[in-house]
Amino acid sequence: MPELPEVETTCRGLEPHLRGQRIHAVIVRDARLRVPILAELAHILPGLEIRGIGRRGKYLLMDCGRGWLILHLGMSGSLRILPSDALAEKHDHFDLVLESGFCMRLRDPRRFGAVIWTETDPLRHPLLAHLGVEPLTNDFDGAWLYRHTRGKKGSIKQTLMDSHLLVGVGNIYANEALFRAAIRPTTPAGRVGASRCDRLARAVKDVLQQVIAAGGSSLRDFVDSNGKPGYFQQQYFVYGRAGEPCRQCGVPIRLLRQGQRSTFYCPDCQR
DNA sequence: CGCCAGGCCTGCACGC
DNA sequence: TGCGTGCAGGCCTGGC
Repeated sequence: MPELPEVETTCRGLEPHLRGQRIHAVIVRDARLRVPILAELAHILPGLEIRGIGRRGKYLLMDCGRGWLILHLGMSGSLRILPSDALAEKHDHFDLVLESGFCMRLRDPRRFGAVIWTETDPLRHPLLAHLGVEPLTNDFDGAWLYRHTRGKKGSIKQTLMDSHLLVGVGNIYANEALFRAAIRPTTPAGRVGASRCDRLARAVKDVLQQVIAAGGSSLRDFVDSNGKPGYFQQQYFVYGRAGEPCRQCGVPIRLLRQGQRSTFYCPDCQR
């Protein structure tokens, strides 16, 4: 997916179209997502007013008054605002038709996403209840990272990507943050010292904030809520650059696998 | 054809 | 025995 910046960008883009809008209808074209879409949504949602939209980790939360819609974009999901009569294309699985004449449309080719309805506190939903700290808040800093990694033998990269510890950092930004902090991704988390934790926490915040400020991303097929492509010209330091020269020192970037995900790093800059 | 891709849940094996 | 931890597998489609 979309990592945190893409979800945040989507959230900000959707907000003005959704807040205060009443739901007119629901169209489910294919309910088979990671969590099957509840057919009853077509009866539950119409008539409800969307009071607001927020984000927790990579989950979007839509306050509908008598309940909440929780959306997740999986690996390949996107949400767009379109005229409600716009022709649906392949992989357009779900529409929230609004009284404004527009609709919010979910497209998700790989169907790893989710549309979930809950009538209780969404933060207590089993999928969200155990999520870790938000990296862009003051709760997360070097001291926090240091405290929460003591004794951990797993690699610092996989630890960064553990959403039960820290939300929102996926494969791309884990690689990029570790480069910026000059830390080797394979280092056991518990052996990253206090000052390196400071650098790393700072790098995580900087990377995420920069991408949000750039208005999206980086992912080739990411589109924001208006259907505009993300900022994919953005340059990565290491992600996807195996064999290419490090932008800092010129040494070829290396590729290895950690937990079945690709890790890219500079053997010279990251120790 | 095989392999790779942004996520993340589940179940299993292991060590304390 | 129980818990936390770490890993592999699985869910899907599309692009190279």
